[in-house]
Amino acid sequence: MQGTTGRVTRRRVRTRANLLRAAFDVFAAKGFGHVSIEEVCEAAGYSRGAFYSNFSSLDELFFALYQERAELIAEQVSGALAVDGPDLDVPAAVDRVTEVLLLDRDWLLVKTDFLVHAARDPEVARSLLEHRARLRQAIADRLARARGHTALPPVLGDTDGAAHAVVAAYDGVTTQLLLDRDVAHARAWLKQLLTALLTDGSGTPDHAKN
Amino acid sequence: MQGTTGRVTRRRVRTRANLLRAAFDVFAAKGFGHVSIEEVCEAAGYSRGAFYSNFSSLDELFFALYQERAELIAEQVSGALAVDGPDLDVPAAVDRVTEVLLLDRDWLLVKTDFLVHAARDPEVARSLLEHRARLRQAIADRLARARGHTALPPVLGDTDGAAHAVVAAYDGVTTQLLLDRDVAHARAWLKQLLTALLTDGSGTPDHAKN
DNA sequence: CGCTGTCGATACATCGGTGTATCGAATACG
DNA sequence: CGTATTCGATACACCGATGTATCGACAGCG
Repeated sequence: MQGTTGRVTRRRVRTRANLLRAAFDVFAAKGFGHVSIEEVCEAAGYSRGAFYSNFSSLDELFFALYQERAELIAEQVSGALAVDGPDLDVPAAVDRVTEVLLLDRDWLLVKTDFLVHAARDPEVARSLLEHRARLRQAIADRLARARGHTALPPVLGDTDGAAHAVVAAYDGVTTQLLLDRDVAHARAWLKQLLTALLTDGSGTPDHAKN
Repeated sequence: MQGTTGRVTRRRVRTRANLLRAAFDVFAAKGFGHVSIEEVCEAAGYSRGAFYSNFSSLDELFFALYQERAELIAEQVSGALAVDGPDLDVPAAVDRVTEVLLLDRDWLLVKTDFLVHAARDPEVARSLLEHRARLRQAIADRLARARGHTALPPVLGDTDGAAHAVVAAYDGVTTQLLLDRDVAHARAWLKQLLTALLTDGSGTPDHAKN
């Protein structure tokens, strides 16, 4: 570790980034808890010295990794929500968000690993809850902006309740996708589910499988 | 391992059961992947010799453990669904099932661990998918029996689609519960969500939190 | 009650991962 | 361009866990 504000290095950030990138692949493949520090280093092409110079434990790296990617996803979702003008085209927005959220199976794997991790560590859980709350808030805001134009079914309560439901649906579909690996089907199913939740009663149901 | 059908022991089944019970606690506390065989043995009060006499790996034990508990839950759910007569009182059934499903946080932890495990092993995934399909089928059957009495919203498709939605909602709420540890809130929220999905438009929304 | 075969405890060899200490090499700064 | 400092590779000592082999104890059966 450098002192208060020692030399501002350049290769250090490179190696750190390389370690994180490699760690993502390894975690996705084997799962956190079945990964050793050595494996990560080997995948990144570094020695353990490099690792300990940048992180102090696997947990720390895992946390940093999640933070980075989660921030990225959050931005993409916000982007997908901001496309429309003041009016909201619910089906279109659902389409865009769905594409972003169910893009990468590896990310879902890592994300779920992190969930399991957080479920046993209140500190980590708090951080994850905050991140989820931010995402949900973005959705709720977007829904609120569209209130009056598109009527929400009242069963869910206010826009905040609706946002909660959206997240729950996403989590639920994620679970199924992790098992059957059918991204296309998961997307279709999520769209349908979200449409069912957010509109009052028109949707084009498809046949469920498995 | 005994031969083809050697002596039918009695203490063997006891120790096996003890190992499984202890393993459940240890897995719930630390998470699969952070648990050693020794820890399980110590918690059960046995030596590693006993373990290797009954299982050949941690994976095998974990799988057996999940099977056992999952079967138990499935029976409970079936029971909760079978209470009513030929007619189905949706809100009442939702209440009963919700109580069963969100009973024990430890089980949710182990279950999610198992999901993560299955997501990386197609063989295990198949088994888990079958179990989920059985559960879903029980729900679909029950819904079908009640068709005509209680009208389902058409957005989800047939009863099978509705059953899919129920499972997704369950999974989604589980995720949130793992993080905020608020069982009461999770139950209320799941009931609300299921009611929203299964009835056409009457529900008593509550304020969402966090 | 005795005997035979199974169960499970103990002991052992081994391996892989961890964390630290040390040192050469790369790099920012004057 | 030199040099002070940081970065990261190598080497080392240290568990902790694994799997196996062996043996005593216990349970079922005659």
